[in-house]
Parts: sequence; C-alpha cells; structure tokens
Amino acid sequence: MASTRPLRADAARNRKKILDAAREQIATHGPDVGMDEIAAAAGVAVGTLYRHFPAKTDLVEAVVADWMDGVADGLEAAVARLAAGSRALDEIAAFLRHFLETAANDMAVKAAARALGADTDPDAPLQRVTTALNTLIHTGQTEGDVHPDVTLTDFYLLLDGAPASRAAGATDRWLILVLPGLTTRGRPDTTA
Amino acid sequence: MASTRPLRADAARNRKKILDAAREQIATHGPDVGMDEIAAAAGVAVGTLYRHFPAKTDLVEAVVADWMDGVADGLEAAVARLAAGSRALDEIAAFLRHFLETAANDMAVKAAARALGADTDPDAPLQRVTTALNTLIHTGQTEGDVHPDVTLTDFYLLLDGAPASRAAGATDRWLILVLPGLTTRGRPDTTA
DNA sequence: AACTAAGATGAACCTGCGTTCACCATCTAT
DNA sequence: ATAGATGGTGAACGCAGGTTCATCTTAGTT
Repeated sequence: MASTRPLRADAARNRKKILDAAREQIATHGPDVGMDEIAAAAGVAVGTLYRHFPAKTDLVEAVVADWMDGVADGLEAAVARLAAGSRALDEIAAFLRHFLETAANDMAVKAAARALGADTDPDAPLQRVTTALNTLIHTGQTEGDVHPDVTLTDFYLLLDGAPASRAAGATDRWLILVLPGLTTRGRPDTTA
Repeated sequence: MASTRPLRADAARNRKKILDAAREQIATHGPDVGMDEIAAAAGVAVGTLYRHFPAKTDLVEAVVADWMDGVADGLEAAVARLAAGSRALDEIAAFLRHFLETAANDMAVKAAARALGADTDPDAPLQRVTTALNTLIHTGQTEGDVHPDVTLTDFYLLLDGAPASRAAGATDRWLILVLPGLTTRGRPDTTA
C-alpha cells in the first residue's frame, strides 16, 4: 500500500485534520462549503488542502471513503455478533437505526459526492459493506425472519434517499414503515 | 388575483415557454443549469427571464409550484374516482406509482429548490395536496385497508427522498417494499 | 398610421470559488 | 549542526454563472 515514501509526521497529522474538518463542514454547511472554509476549520491554509488532494473532488471522495469505512466497521461488528447468538433481523434493524441517526448529517457528504460527479461508493469499502450486509440478509432469511426475495439492492433502494428529515421521531417512524416490507412478519399490530 | 394589469399577449406566451424550458432543463441537466441555457432552450434572451422572475430562486419556485399543481390535479382526480366506487388503497398505490415515475425526473427540481434555500412547497398547491391525500388516507382507513395510525406525515417521510434511481423496475420494487408498512395486510406472499 | 408603454435583447459587470505558484518553514537523515 | 528535500503558506488568477441596464422591438391604443 505505502509504495511511496511514508508521510512526514506533521503531514500525516494535517491530513487527518483536513479529513475531519471536511467531513464536519460538509455535514454542517452542506456540499457547497468553500475550500477556504474547510481549510480554516482544519487550521491550515488552502494550499495544504491541494497538496493532499489534487482537487475538491478528491477530497470529497476521500471523506466518503472514510465514512463508508465506518459503516463497514459497524456492519462487520454486527456480523461478528451473529456468532454470539444474536438474531440477524435484530442486527439489521439496529444497523438501519444507527445508519439513519448518524448518517442523517453525513448524508450531505454523499450528496456532495454526487453533485461533483465523483465516483460515489469508493470500491474497497463498498465491497466490505456489500459482503457484510449480504451475510446479515442471508442469515436473516435462513432464520425465517427476512423475506426470501429480499436482496442487497432493496436495501440500497430504500437507503438511497432515506433520511432528509432529521426530526426527532422520524428515524423510528421510518423503521416502522419500512421494516414490514423486508420481513416475513406483517406490521406489528399497534392498532389502538 | 390579477390585481395588476393583464400581461401582454407575447409576454404571457414567453412566460409559459420559460417555465416549460426551465422544468425540462433542470430535470435533464440537474439543478445547476445556467440561466443562459434555460433562456436558450426557451428561445429567449437572459434578460427576459429576469423580467418575469427577479432571481433564479423565483424561477425555480415557480417551476416547483407548477409541478405541485400537477400533482394536486392527479390527487383530486383520484378523490373524485372514490365516488365512482374506486377503492382508496388502489388509488393510493396508483398515485404513488405515478408520482414516482413522472416525478423521477422532476425530483431534480425539488432538489434544486432546496439547494437554493427556496421555500419548498409553495403554499397554495401544498394545501390542495394535503387535503386530497388526507381524504384518500382516511377513506382507506375506513375501508380497513390502510393502517389506522398512518398519517400524512408518513407519506411525506417516505416520498421525501424516494426515487433517486430511475432504473426500470425500481419503482415497482419500491412499492412492494413500502406498501406493507402502510396497509393492514402484510407482505403479499410471493414466497417462491 | 402614429404613438407609447410594455417587453425583449445581450454584452458587460460582479461576485464567489476552485485552483495555482513562488516563496517560506519544518522535518529528518547524515 | 547542517543540508536539502518535503510540506505549508496565502495572495493572486481565471473562470463560470447570476445579474444589470442602456438600447431596440413590438403589441395594443387613438
């Protein structure tokens, strides 16, 4: 991986500061934050951004990759928990909830990526997500909880434009509305 | 309404051409089409756009309002069909499908509106949509098809970021996944 | 047909923002 | 400690896109 000379100490430190600042700024102020503002938030000069990332596109892509890595981590942890006897459907629901809550802000990042025509979905992290999610789905189907014809694509279809509203109860409500379509059980009968 | 002097004949004609061109251009080339391109598509000069709409924001708002008017028309037609004995749930499903298919492109317009911080949801059309949708929901609940605790908000929550993918089967699949959460019946048992 | 006010034109202007580059600072290896 | 390369700086540049305005055209009127 590190085929090129290792980074100088402070350079590595700055790289991290930039990525963090970029994620935060984009999440907060939308995809249109200026490079200047990101630089300011990171405590560096604009030029430094461009030393690490040739163009804004590349910076955003890196942020997205970073974020998806986090998602992948969460999913793989969930898969690990299966071995400990956890039920797949529960893990799926928990993942969806977590994804919606944390990503409610970070979603702006993905939007930013699209807006720039950057390759959404950097390859490596996407691969990990795909694998882990597939495991959860298949396990859930074996356990009889997840509807047999549900596929990975369905999740992407649903998650794609899910949480524009960051309202409090929105996440929970969304889960209640969407889960029945994924599972074998019908709607939990909350009839008053 | 027309408290001001009526528009000159060609002015009215141009206004319509501009709105049409704007809708089409934004839907096709995304929210970032230049005013120049819209003007060109409409067969007018840039200045003309600004005679009709003080700023780009206003133009986009007008397009959105136009579009929502169309949605409202469709919904009110559906409500009318109820009197003819049509089942509310069927009308709801049909509406959702139609909305997703036609709006798949026009969704870009709404996105554009948001991007500009324009008041999404112009008041008048939104009011019509709200009323009609509520009628459909309540009727569906009376008929026992729609889950009792479903509200208007649920629809907005689901539709908000629904159809980013304009893939062929996406719409149908999305309906299959989402309808169970809205109805009393569970998932149609397509088990292989 | 002539008049006038409403409308249309489009080159020019202005602002914001991504990007560059000539110069300075700092790290690391000898 | 010193060399020299790697990293950092930020004012300046260029472009893209929204907006303006002095000027010309045209619809409606007398």
